[in-house]
Amino acid sequence: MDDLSKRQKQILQAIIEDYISSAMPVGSRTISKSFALSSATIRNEMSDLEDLGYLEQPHTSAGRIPSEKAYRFYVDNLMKLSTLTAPELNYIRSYYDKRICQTGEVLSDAARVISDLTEYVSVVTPPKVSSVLVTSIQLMPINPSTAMVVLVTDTGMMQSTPIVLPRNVSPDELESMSRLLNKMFAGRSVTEIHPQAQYAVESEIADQKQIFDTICSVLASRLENQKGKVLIQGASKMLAHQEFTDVNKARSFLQLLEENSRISEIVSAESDEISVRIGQETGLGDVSIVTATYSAGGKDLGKIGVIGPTRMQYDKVLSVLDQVGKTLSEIFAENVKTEDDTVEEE
Amino acid sequence: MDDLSKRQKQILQAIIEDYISSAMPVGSRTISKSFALSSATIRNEMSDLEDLGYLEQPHTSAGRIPSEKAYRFYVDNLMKLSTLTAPELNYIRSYYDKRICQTGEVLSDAARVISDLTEYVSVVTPPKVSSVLVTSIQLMPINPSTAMVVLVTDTGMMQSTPIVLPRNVSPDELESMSRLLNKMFAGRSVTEIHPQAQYAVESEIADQKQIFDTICSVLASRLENQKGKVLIQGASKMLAHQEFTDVNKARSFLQLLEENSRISEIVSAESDEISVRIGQETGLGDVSIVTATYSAGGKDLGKIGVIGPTRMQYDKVLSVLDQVGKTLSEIFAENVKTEDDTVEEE
DNA sequence: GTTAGCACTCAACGAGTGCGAGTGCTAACA
DNA sequence: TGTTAGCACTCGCACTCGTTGAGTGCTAAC
Repeated sequence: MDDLSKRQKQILQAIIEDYISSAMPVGSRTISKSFALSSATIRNEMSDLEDLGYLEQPHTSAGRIPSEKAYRFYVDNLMKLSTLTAPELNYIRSYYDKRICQTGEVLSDAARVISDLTEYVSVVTPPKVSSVLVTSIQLMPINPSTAMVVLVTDTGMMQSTPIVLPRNVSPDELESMSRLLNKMFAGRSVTEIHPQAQYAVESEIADQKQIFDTICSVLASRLENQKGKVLIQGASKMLAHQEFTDVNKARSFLQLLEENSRISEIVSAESDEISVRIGQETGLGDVSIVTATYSAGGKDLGKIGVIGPTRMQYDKVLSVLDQVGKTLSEIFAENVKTEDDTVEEE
Repeated sequence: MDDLSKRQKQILQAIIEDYISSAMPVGSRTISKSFALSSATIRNEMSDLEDLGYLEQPHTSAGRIPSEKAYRFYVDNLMKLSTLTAPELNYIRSYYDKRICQTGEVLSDAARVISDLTEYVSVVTPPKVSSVLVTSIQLMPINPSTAMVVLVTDTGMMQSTPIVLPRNVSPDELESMSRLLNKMFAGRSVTEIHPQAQYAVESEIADQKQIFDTICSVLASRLENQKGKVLIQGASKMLAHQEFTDVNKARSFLQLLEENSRISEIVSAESDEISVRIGQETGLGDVSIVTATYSAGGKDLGKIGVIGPTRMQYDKVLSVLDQVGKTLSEIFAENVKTEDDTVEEE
């Protein structure tokens, strides 16, 4: 079914690339100029490609536009990865060089960079909880009945949460509980912190059990909450593309973007290092989603991605995501190794 | 200039309210139905109102639409505050009852509530730094050369930042520095933390001065960063309104919303408890901005607001903001008094 | 297999038209 | 003096209809 002749492939590629840049149905004459063939010949080929499901005609006397199948074929077989220009690379590096320390800021910078370079909507998920290890847990007295729990992880990610304790607790007692918590969780996955955990606390000080439970359940729910978080940038860019001239389409797309947890789920769903989902494959209708992974110490941390029209500059997007992903990975790798964070004035 | 007759006021009010709900230029016949007057009489009055600058005509044979001056007059003199319905009040209370502990979540909930109830874009600024007092500053060792600084404030707001120390520092030393930091800053405004501070540290341990400087400058830059932050919800809602059917208008508006720091500035600019800025007054062109203040312990903390078309349901928006503002104030007041944060499962 | 030629299709554009909501003005009325 | 009825006028909007042009499919010839 998929044994296209070499010429068919070339023609298909030419059509797709023309359509991606022009957003107009492409006709046989346009293509014939790049080939030493007449428009009639191209027409015949196009007709065949249409029969095979690679092309579609909006109406009889318009040119052809690529189908989702065509994009799929293009991404898998035809496309060459574009290399980023020097200014683009510099742009990416420039924010890397800042060495901002907070996970949140690194990621929101990444989101901005991606959307700036690609002109599409960017999506960045924070490091996923399941792959993160506890470095330490600290309890800090705030007042007799309230403490702050600070959870530090090996990725430099932090959670700090105030917790109301079931009874007044002295700083010393907190201190000893801190130690206990660290003994229990340091070096382990944060997912091991869950509310119903029947830790071997009883043996130590039975009275503290309830406090432990409170702390764990609060931490767990905080981490749970964290899951649906996602950074989105460049929504306005979307409206610049042809396919969103219809206000209603634009609106429903924006609405979708506001459902952060759904986006997060969809983006995180893919486990491949780098993935392209086109049209129906996304479960979102007429958009494409390209995602890449950033990682540290061999563990995948989170996803960066782009949402755009199916008529997307896949080559460009892929290389931007690849580059930004690598950069992020470097940053996090450094964190993991040395916690070597510095802050520069802006 | 502004001595409108009672009847003129009534007519103006009727026109404004009709236009707010219909978005269509309103004609004399429509209005005459609500008054025991003929359309011709209304026309005469309308003509006068137009001369006075309260009404505008898109073109000769269309009805009239209110000018910005008219909205101003409406808000200042004609409008009655609408009372929220029971379900609306419950909706606001329901999220209050959750008693979520983190400042960030309380605020983003507020933003969501406002935009849900008003159908406009909501804006919430976090408690402004200048009015916040340091409760405590804690240094936590992470590894020999890195520490985590946790800043707790009286509003329950927290900042935690990793800091790379200029040299290795033992936990004990950190501990003593913690104490010193608290001695210096506890109970004072966070704005007193600034990088060039020549604190009376020399006397204590000259060697630690550099570390202090590092910590202060990092904290200061974090807080500085915080300034431009702002939570925005419901951008997609905007596209539902008539005035944004033009994609380009919609896009430039969305672009504006993405410039968080600018929005933050504009929203924070107003010092009044509650304020309505209409059209040109906003400096943003054809939109209106309504803001209210939330506060605790007599101090204004931050702003909540709504951005919408000048044709906005001012009465509804004002009462929603008023209510949400009060609710937020209660939540923060509680924080200030007792740090009484509880976390419930969702 | 390729190409020239030709009839055909159909969206897009623009001019022309009728409609209707709404106005301003005038003259008459209370 | 304020109100009203009547009427001519304006002008956006929706609709129709012919024209245009890009593009197709098909056929016959090379």
